[in-house]
Amino acid sequence: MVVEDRRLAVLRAIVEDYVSTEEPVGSKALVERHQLGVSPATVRNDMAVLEDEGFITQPHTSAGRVPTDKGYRLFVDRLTQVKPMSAAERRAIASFLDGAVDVDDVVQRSVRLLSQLTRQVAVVQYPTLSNSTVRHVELVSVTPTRLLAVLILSTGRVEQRLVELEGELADDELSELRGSLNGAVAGEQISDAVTTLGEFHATVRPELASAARTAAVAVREAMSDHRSDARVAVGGTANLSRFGEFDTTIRPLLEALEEHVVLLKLLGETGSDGLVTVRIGHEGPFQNLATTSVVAAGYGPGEQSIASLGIVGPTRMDYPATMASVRAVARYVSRILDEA
Amino acid sequence: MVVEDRRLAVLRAIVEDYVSTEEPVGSKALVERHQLGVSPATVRNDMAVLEDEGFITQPHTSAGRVPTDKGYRLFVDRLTQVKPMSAAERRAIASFLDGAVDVDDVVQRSVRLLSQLTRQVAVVQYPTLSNSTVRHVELVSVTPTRLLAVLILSTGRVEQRLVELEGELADDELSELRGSLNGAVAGEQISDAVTTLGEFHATVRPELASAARTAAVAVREAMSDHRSDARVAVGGTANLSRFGEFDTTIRPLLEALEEHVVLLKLLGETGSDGLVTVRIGHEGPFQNLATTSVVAAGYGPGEQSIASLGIVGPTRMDYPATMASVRAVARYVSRILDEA
DNA sequence: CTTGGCACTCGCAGAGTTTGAGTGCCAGCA
DNA sequence: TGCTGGCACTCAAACTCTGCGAGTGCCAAG
Repeated sequence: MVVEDRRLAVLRAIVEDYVSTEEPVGSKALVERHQLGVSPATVRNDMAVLEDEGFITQPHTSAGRVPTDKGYRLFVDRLTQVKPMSAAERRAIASFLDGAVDVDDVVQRSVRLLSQLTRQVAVVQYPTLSNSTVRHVELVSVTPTRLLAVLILSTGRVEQRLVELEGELADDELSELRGSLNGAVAGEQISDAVTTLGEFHATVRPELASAARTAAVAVREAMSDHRSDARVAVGGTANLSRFGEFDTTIRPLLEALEEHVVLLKLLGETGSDGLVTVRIGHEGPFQNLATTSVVAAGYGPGEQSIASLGIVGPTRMDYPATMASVRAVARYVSRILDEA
Repeated sequence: MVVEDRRLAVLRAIVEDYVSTEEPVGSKALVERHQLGVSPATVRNDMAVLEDEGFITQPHTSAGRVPTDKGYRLFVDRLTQVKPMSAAERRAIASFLDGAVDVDDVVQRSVRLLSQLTRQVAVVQYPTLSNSTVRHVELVSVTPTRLLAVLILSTGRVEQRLVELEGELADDELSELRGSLNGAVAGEQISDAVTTLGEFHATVRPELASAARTAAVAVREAMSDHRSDARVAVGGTANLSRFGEFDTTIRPLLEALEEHVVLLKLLGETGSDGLVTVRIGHEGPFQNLATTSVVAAGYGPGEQSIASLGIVGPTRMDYPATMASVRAVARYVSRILDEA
């Protein structure tokens, strides 16, 4: 048992040293830098076992050991606890985010903050509409046969959509339509509103049915489109400098960062609010990004998590610190959304 | 005179070869690959002169010559004409951009298109509001003391702003306010509307003056804010791989690409619609970006240029092709805006 | 003004060498 | 059973040395 404990201590030491020095760590250096209370030879034996079990590996003979993805996983799961942020750090986060004027601004500030705190590439998903409610739908006539449908949500987000009508619509008809439309969906959850809109055209005067149908379709599209391909903000790409090879690592990552769909998949499903998810190297959905880890957390008003934020970095990263930062920012952003 | 001409031909050949091979070019290789009709020795003499005049330089003795910024400048100004795009390329551009559903979509597609055409980092500024007109202003009650002001412009762009009122506002007062506000500014140029709004509160019933004032301020902010810190879209950062050193070149550029203010400065003043501006290396406003060039063009509906788009790349780039692509995209985007 | 010839320079690539960190294994000891 | 010191071995990285060749500048002749 004691032996087993020491072996884990060795693993932890290897991870910590490797993360800070970026170089394979050998038995001798390990004993010098940590109080393990045993000789290098013993550590070597432990290392051999750890290597057999697949937690560490040698880049080449006559080199030190490097943690494998499996090793990092064990480290993250069992050998670390997220360290609480210092009061100063909390204040920094607060002052950074408190000046935000609207949801978009919160997102943009968060990206910047996260990338500075972690010195990694930060990714923040804009809050999805799923759980918000419809505050108002505005129809504005652009040309006689064209409408602009503007959807205003409880989160303060505004979505717009151009509508091509089959026939012309008089001004009073337009306001009638606007009135019925708002009557039908205002205050509803997005998910319910989508259903309601499906039958909306049947609830208006026959003369308006055609226009109602097209308008409803446009609004529905605005709702569901933006639910699926929700936008994301990216920041701190300059931090990639401390990554490895350009072609093997940075390039695929840069490409991924521009494909928002890919990026969302990368952020992936995050658990409930406040829980930090770590995906290490090959655990992620993309082969090209095998040397990349993702640390993410959900956020949203109340207890629910309506979107994700996090960072993308090399598998060789300071997980405890990063997880702490991501969690702190996610919580703070959630709190801001609560107040709004 | 003839001598002078040949010397320029030599410079052109050097630039072309260097751009395609990425290696310093020597006299012998030059005569082999171009029909200069003279011997290497003569070319060497010409090169010596060109070097004296500062158009080319040697990385080290016993190496070929490389164009200087000054050399590229001469090349761009006098030795090249923008080659017209092939029919196929035109079609590609058209089909790529034609599916766009709104202004934002046009911008995003343009970024993607430009980065693919030029294999460089593309930057497209969102159209500024300056020359658009107000189509509609919507006021939506959020809480009794809070309004959401939604500004809809002729370009199809929508801007929003939260308004904190000093007192409560009844529903009928709200619609009255909405009516007067639209009466005052609908159809006006943004620049005029800003002025009009300054005195708007004096034109309504005294009971509404306070609310009118705050609402007007918010709408004005939405107008002028977004004129100055107009947004930009960036794409194709993965193309940076073919750049030089990470720390000396790529890093500062990545940093610049995230600072939209900096980026706008980089795009800089662009001449009238259809004219391509080239800024080479040190000619730009930033010391850190001495090895990067910017190729940009203004675009906008009609003849006016209301925003810029372009690419950022290494000074060593294929200027003729790049300029052609940038110009073509700028023109096509302008045409789309014309139609809208 | 052009050209061929010639001596010179110097970065680069490849081969050989050295260094030292790190390993695995073993025999002895608690 | 587990720890330790010792020892032989491995091998990447750093360094030195060397020859090659692309490229230059200069010069004298056409």
